[in-house]
Amino acid sequence: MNRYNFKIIEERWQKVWKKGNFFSSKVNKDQKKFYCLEMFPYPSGKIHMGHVRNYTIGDVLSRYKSLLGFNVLHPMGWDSFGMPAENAAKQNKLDPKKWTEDNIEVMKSQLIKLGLSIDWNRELSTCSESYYKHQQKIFLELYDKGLVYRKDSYVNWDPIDKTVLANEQVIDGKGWRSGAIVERKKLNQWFFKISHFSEDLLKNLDTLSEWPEKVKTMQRNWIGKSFGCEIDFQIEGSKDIKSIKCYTTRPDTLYGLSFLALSIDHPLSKLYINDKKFLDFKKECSTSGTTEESIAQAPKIGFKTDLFAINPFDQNNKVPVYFANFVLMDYGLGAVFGCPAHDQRDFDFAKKYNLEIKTVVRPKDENEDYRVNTEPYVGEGYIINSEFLNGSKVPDESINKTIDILEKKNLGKRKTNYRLKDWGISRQRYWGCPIPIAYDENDEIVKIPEKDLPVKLPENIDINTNGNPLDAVKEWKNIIIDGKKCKRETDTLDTFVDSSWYFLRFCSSNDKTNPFNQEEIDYWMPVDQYIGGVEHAILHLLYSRFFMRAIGMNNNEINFKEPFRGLFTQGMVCHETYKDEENNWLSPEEVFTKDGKNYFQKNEPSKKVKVGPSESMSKSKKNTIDPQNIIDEYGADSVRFFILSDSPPERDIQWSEEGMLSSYKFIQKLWALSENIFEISKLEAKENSEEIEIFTNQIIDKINRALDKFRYNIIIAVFHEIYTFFRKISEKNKNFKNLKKNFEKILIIMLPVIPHFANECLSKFNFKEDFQWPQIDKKYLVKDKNLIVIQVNGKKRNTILIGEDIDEKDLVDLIKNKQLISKYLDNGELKKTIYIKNRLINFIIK
RNA sequence: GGGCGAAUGGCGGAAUUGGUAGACGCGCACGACUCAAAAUCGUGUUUCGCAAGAAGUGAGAGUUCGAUUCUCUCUUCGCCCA
Repeated sequence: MNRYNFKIIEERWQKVWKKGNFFSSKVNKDQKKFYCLEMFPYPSGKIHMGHVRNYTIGDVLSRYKSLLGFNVLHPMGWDSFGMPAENAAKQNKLDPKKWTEDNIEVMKSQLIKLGLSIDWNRELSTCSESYYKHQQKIFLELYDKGLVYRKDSYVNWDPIDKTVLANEQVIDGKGWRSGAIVERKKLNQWFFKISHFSEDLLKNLDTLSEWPEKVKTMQRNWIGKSFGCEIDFQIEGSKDIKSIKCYTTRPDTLYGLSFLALSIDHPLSKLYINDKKFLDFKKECSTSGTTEESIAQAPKIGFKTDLFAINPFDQNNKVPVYFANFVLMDYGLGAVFGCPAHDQRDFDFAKKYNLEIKTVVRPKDENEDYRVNTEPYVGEGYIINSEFLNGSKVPDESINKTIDILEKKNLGKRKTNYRLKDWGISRQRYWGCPIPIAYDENDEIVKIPEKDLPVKLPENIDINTNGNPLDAVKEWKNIIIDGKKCKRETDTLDTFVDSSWYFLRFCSSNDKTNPFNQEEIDYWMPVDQYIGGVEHAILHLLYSRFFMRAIGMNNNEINFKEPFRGLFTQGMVCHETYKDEENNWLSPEEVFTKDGKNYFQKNEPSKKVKVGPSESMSKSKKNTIDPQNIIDEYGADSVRFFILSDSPPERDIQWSEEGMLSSYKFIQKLWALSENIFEISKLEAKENSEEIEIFTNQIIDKINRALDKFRYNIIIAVFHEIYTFFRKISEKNKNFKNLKKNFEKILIIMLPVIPHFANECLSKFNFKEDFQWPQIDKKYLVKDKNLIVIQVNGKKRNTILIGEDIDEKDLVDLIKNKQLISKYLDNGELKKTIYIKNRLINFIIK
């Protein structure tokens, strides 16, 4: 018998699929559609195990849905703008375009080798002109709708990458790629008005029933809706300023007021523009980043003005006004009141500047003379020391009561606030989509006229410049629009823009004139199942949801706003980490073990290796496994099989060499079994085997349920059961009339997971171009015998196999007659029996 | 500090949603084949115990005839936010 030669067979089927255009998809209104999309990759060089896992999960689903009769759209593309290309190009003096395109070619061939059922006719690359020209049109459309604007704004400045970072690209005050400590810098930036949709983005999360709760919670927190109010504080000490408005979520602590804190960008700062001490203070503030996190972590500092604010509830209570580094201009109104007793930041600030700390909330089990001492009290309780507010229950009652009073006295008004800020999209980078805007000699915004679109990214330029390389390309930058001298915008778009609408483009990626074709998106959208890493749970998904709303605004033709009906977030691929004696990371290829416990270095076998915990694969820890090597060694089907086994897809998976090898061996065994059954099935058959019929139907039922719930690891376990069963059946070398038919069904249900293998086997049995998912004959799902568990006081003591339905009385008699639990019945008094029909009986004995 | 989630053999993990805990795989042990090894196949493998039996799903309580599953408290870990 031949061994299963995956090299020949996998290549053969990949050719068949390509030649026959097997996975191309067309609109067919008579057929139900299924749009399966995995997050497209960044073309960094070659695929990694995370891709293998992500795309295998999607491929199993696509192939399954296709066998079920759905018209499946399963496209793939490249998220190909971005900094790595620019950095690599700088390092190696290459053209980013060439670097990117070469990577795409490599990675595409790797994905094809994985045997993915992708419609490559729809392939797109965001860095190609044919993609970004549509993006520029969309940008101008959104500009016309008032959803794009320009403003001076602080940005997180990465001094190493010389670029602006989004808040979420700043981690622990450092740039997410470079690790440099982020500075603050003021630049004129373009923004998308995502805040326009805050409420809708929040409210609609409730309709996404096929999204993980976890992701929805994260988005809710990110949008951060809060209820509070604006309060007017009268100001003393200035001729120009009469009052300052503050936003607060805790107006009920107003009697604990001890200072007012303003953002350094508060309009009032103009009064101090000539004050050197204030300017020094401002400079000091700019050394920390702009994220809420970095501001929260920075030591709290303030600049005391000569102004005083009057407590609206108590005219005699006058408190100092500070500028403080922990107040953000773009949250609320850029001004807050400080109540040190009940807020950590205010507390820290008050301690530092020796300000009064007045307790106005007591915990439930403390009495009226409770005093905040070494730390603020922020929990629930009752209001004290606050005149007419005393006794109100904190927080709900006290807050609502305070706002009612403030509104009645015209001192403030109820206001809802969102944490979600507008999306800064300008990047001082070359390798991105050019913003289709220019500025005339008065620095007025000029849209690039439609006839001059697209604005092409200039090629073959020097990118080794300081700052943005585009700024240095004078012949590109200087243009004439309608006879007027203009300068182009040299910033490019955040790459999150590219990925915010690619799922629409896939529906008609070859349409040359429009970003998307109405008929096609009406049919295909929304994406039925989106699959990717949980790291995109907030930004990418929120931005995509924003884009659907932005494109759909004032457009009656777009009749949906949620791009992704179902979302699945898969776990990461992990591997043990290794270090040598000097604590240098070692890759799995550099170490070996004989007993599975002690590891040594391959090049110096005397040197011991320290084994660390399993962590997600990363180049920095050198614990990566190159999928290419694994595919070459074991074949795509084995890799697909292994990556689905062991762990449920949403959890992290441990890569193990032994597991990989055993998957490979299993496929070899399965091949031998299939060959054997093929031979047996040629023998004369006289009888049907009911056993085969029952097993096959029950196993398909099991697979169906596992597939529908993404329990792909269960499917692999079931495959092992299938092997064991059919091997036992075929051991006798006896054919049954229904053997071949049932084994064919088994091979069909294996098609999604191990497509090359299953197709090869099926082609021997009975090849057709389109198989259909096998139907279940329900009569085989009903068990003709029931194993009834016999419990005594809730503990299993015996079991009994009963042929037909049995009622309680007969069952009890039978158990007594057979003396199955006589030991227990004889030694106690039977109080009660509980019978769950055909499943379980419980005797309560005292 | 807040939110969400998780905890089951030596390991990864099952358990039809309150009804036989440990499916399936890895590892390990023993056996068959072999001059031998690898490969392959077979048997076993939660713990304690020779056994009968007992205990057992992070810890502790509770609800229930019955809890891995529901409720509460705690511990540890992970992710997200601050």
